[in-house]
Amino acid sequence: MSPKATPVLVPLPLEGPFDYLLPEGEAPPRPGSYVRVPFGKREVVGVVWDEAAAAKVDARRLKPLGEVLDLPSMPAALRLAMSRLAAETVAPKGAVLRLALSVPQAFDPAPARRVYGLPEGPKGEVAPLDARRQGVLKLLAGTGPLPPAELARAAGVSTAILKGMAEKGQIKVVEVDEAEEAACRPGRVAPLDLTAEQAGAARYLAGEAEKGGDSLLLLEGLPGAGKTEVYLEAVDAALAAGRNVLVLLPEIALSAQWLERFERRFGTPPALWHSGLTSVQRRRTWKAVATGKARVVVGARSALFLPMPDLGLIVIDEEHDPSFKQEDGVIYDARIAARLRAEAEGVPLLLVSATPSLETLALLDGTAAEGRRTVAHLRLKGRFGTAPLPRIELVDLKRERPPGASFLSPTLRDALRATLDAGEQSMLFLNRRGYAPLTLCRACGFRFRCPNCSAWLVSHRFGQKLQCHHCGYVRPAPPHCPQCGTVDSLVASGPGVERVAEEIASLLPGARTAVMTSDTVGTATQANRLVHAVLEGRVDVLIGTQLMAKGHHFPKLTLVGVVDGDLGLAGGDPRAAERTFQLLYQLAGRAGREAVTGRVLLQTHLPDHPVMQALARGDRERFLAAERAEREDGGMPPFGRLAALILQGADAPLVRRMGRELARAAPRDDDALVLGPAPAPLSLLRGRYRERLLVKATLDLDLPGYLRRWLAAVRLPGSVHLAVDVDPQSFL
DNA sequence: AGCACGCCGACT
DNA sequence: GTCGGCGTGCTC
Repeated sequence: MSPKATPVLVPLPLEGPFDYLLPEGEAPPRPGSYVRVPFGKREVVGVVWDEAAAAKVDARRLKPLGEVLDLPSMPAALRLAMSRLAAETVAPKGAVLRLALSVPQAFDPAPARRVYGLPEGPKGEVAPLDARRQGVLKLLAGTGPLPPAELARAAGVSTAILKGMAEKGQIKVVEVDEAEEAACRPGRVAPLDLTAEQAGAARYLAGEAEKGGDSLLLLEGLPGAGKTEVYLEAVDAALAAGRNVLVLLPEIALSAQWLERFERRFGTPPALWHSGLTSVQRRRTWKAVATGKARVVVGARSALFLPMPDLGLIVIDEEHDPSFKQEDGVIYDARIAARLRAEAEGVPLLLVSATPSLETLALLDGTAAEGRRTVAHLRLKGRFGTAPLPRIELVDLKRERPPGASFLSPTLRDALRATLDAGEQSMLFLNRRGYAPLTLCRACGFRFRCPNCSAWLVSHRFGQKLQCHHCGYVRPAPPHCPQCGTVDSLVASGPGVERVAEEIASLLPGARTAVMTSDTVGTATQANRLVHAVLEGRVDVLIGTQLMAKGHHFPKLTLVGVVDGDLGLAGGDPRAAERTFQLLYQLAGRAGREAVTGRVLLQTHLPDHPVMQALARGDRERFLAAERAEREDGGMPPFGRLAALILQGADAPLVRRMGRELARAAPRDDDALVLGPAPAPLSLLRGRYRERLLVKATLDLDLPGYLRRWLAAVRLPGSVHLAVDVDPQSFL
């Protein structure tokens, strides 16, 4: 490399940085600088990287470095964390960088925005104003600066008048600083009223946040134990130490309720980062973060790649939530990415959950040796009010059959009726959207399947529509069987939330019901509307999917019914039991707040299953011990590591052949067992055939290194796509 | 990821 | 005879 070459990592799936020529006499930009560079036929924004490009290119062929953007450079710790994440996920570094640069608008000049505000300083000598102009000033005094069109409309004057006033200095033109609009500077507004137990935990966490250092902290406590209030004190301590804070929540848990709590504590809302932001909001927030104007960012997993300077603390709330695993593109786990970032920054990582994952518990108890960091496990035992965690009663569906085509057992029906009569609220949980998961012909046995996926079509809108939940294929339900032509022979098989809602309508005709699934609450606004309806008592029975289990607290809810507690236990997923336990445990926590003790009825065909027994006893410790023993026996995570290689392509025989070839190319290693290839559980998805290989490794093996060695030796045709999933969470 | 180059089918 | 399909390869 010539001394004038500058390495630049570009946000494309490429392994390392590319060299660019520094213009004569110019100082080399610092690593982390955002730069425009020519790349092939186009121009991209990349980041000046720390290490040199691997492949030496003839200096005469180097293209010139473009504009160095006027932005604070990307923090070194973020660059380091991204490099390590790329290594860990077997992804090209440039693909990881793309996660951090998915804000293209941030690099274009922002459109100038002007607003009108009141002039500063004494204003006595201004010529007397007429009523309309005085109205403008009065309005501005109340609202603060406004854009011209808005001000004109509100004050009932033309923009020409405003322009005239501005020229005379009666009002002032202010250039809007984009980043300032998304700034977040929390103050200590309302110290919270904490119990002694909470205050103790808060003091400890605040101490860690103040001290800094890459400690690993787990805050465990039942729903309602006040975990959020406790960790907000750690956030406050980091802020007081002059550092910034990142809080990660599952997207859906970014609820109005959480934000209200934050605002009550700090007097201002946090900066938000999630997929629902408009492009303008994204750009503003990114700039506010990059320039250090957003001191606290709360967001979904992608917030981990924000260039927040002076990070002092990372919090992951609902740590156990499966949505922290990104399943497409760069397949990464936000918990691992957060650990890498916290380590690179040298700051504490605080994990928060009512049901911490076995992986996290293993990190803390040393099963998975993680080196020298400080670890601490804090447990909050008490609930905020006086209500204990509700009793979970199992309803054995083999002995207590729901009548007719119903899905609710007599016990659950009675409980629902009694709850309604008492003027209290019930919640029915069923992790199945739509009306019925399968539609079949009674005459010939025909079943509707998706043409693009190996999956049944789910009937929706009370049987009117048939829909694939994997690819979005939709068709109307025909009046007769498409195979044998029999009319009125199609029957819905199995329950979905819509069907349960129908059953409630006939069981409790007077009850006000609402269905909460991604179909009915697609946006945060819709979700908030429904949550408020429930909070205000305008809903008697809430029926929904796991959306309901997250982030919402319904104090007047006294009955939770789990329609099918066995869902999710089926299939070969090693984490199925743990996930079922977590979900049902969290749901149980939704019932009975304030002084009312709640009741949870869990319908199951497997009342003797260890998960069900543990739930009925409320004995999480025992469940964990049994689950841990089972995983250890099988060498499963966290006692071993897994990786999935998934081949996809439109040409089924080719995909199968490549699967076999890939398996043959696997390096031999005593610490790695390669299983497969076998058709993936969803062997056809969106029109692509899928074959899967699974690597089961011991903790001694450098699994990413093994995978890299393996893949370096194989070449796949472009029509077959390979996805590498290290530590897979989903086994579809 | 784009965007080109490069060889085989249905069209003005 | 061309226009255009997407398979393979490259980007400092």
